[in-house]
Amino acid sequence: MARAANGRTVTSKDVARVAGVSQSTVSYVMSGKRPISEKTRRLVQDAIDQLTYQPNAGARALASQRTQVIAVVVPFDSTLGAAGLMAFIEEITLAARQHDHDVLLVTAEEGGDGLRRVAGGALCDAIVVMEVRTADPRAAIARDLRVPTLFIGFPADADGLHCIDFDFEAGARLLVTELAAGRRVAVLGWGPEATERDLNYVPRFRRAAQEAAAAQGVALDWVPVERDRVEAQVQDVLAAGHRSLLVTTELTRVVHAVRSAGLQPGTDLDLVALATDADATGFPVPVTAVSTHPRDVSRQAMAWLFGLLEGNSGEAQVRSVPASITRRRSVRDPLPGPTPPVPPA
Amino acid sequence: MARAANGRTVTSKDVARVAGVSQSTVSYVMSGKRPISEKTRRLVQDAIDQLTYQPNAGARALASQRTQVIAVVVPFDSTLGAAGLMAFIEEITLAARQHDHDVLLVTAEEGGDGLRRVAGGALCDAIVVMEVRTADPRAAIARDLRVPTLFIGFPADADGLHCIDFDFEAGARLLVTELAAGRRVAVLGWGPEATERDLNYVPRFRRAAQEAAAAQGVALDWVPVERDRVEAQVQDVLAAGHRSLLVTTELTRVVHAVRSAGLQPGTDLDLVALATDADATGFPVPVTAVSTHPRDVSRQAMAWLFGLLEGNSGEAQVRSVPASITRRRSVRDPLPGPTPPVPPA
DNA sequence: TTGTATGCGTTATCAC
DNA sequence: GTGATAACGCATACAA
Repeated sequence: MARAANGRTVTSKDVARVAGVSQSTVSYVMSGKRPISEKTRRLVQDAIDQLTYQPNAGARALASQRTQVIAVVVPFDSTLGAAGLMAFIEEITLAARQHDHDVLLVTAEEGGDGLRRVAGGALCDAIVVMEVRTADPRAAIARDLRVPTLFIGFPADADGLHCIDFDFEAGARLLVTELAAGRRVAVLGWGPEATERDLNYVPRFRRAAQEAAAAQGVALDWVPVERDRVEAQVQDVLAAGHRSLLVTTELTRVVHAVRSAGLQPGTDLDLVALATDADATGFPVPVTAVSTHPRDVSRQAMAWLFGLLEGNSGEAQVRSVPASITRRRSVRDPLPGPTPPVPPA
Repeated sequence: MARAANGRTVTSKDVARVAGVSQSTVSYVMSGKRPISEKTRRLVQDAIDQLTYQPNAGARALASQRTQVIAVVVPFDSTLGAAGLMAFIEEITLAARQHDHDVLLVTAEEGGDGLRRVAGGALCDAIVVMEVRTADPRAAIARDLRVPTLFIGFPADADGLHCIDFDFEAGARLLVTELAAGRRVAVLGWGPEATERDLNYVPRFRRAAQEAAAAQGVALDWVPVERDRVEAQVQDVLAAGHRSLLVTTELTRVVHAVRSAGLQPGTDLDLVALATDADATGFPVPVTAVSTHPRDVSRQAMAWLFGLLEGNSGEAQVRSVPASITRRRSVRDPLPGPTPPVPPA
């Protein structure tokens, strides 16, 4: 519709009048859903340009049952941190625009009702849910929504749902392997907040890390990091003689604490992390890390989602995004050879 | 509309049928735009509940010319950083929901076309533009959009626009005053990226800082921080004998660098910053800082915006959100007295 | 206090 | 290849 210079709204009817064709022809020119002679196509297109016509989204949605909108459920208080969240959101938005869709924000705070609201009100054509919990009430709700819903993360009962996530298990194996040259490993892992939140990737990572350590015959201590006690916790770990640290959260504070203790990663001890590249490289000594690749996860999620919207409905399923490790300078004796492939379970 | 158990869409007509009233009555019950007898109100409400009816957003928008959507233009690559951005977005989303609106994300990358797209297509009732530039082409475009547009930041030509921002001038004065006990001040200020981006608050802050320093008879050196050279730049500044540092960006790296040089803020030198509370308190020695209060700015922006939408159209104008300083432990001899009020220009 | 009827701006089915 | 025309689901002016 847009607005004409005179302030009135421009509709496809106006375009039709100017172009000297019927309104339906205008619609078909825009959608390309039926053959149009080159002559009328030009006529219509010129009228559109001249009037700067833009179709009315509401009317279009009403008539076509398509909103061209993807709703994204955002956990603003995510333990992921703002940077990770933004990476997800940006990538999702980009992908959406590439498919001529827009993104509607829904706060995770709204819970399952939020899903019902945007789906039931026909505000969107699909939903992306971030930071899924193990026992996530939204799983059941999503099952009988009128729109396809994609979960980033794996709920315990993923049956009939579309779920995708980073391969935390493989990430854990890579990190443990990188450290475990016969030394015992201390994991500065997600703490109470993450556990209380029932984040599904925490146990996934933890179990895989423990299994990998066991398989290599080294001990693994899991220290649940508390945001406000990092300094003390790191001191304890170091005092206990640990010199192989695996950090999954609060990397900045941990590195600070290590340096406060007069130790240097890569020189006095080994430190690896699960962190974004930006976080891992933000220190004087860049940290060897497995990135959770939020952008890759988002991209794949959106590719999948648009596949679903185009009818390649595909069975509900669960997908993983591969892990890889980037060696930097925070480990004293990196294992020989190039960055290893993902180790099998 | 939602969906009935049978999978069909539920409309207000269905509700009307079940309640034994006319469709318009259903509409009026929902909107409250005309008196309804308690009896039929109950009838209708029961039918709504029973059918879990939800109005169709597209139809509603089409009929009412109201989308109940606020578009937010997000600069994903903001120098503000992810945390700041998220704070803005969250607060905007919360405010929107409180007014029964939703938030549509638009990437700043789309530029002025993005504004035209969402306004012209009737995808939203209003637009919020973040991170406005001094010479911002979106200013001119916003002037003849069919929806009210609120700028967070001040373009050079704010005429006829609604603009709001943190009071960077007052912030600068507070920070300089806090440091300027006769010592010269080094400002580790926004660097090339911010300058190239033509961010309007950079010159605002800088000019005010310089004037405040001049007024107090102290010298002020402005060092444009380059993300990858922070360490060296800080060393230079310290080598030059500076012991009063004012940081506007990259606080984490600067503090790292200072500590690497063997100095401790609050003990060996004074350090104040323009930073969010979260950033300022993330160090062993919490930093005396002026917060840009992204949440306050957002809240006020949204309050203003909804005022506009409700017809309190108000003249176009420019508004500032007051600055205040929080004293922590990074300054050796804090000025006596409580946190001072905003100094006049 | 309630019902009837029209319009919002598209899409898509018929008919030509 | 093109033009009428009937939905789409709701809001609201007009009647009663």
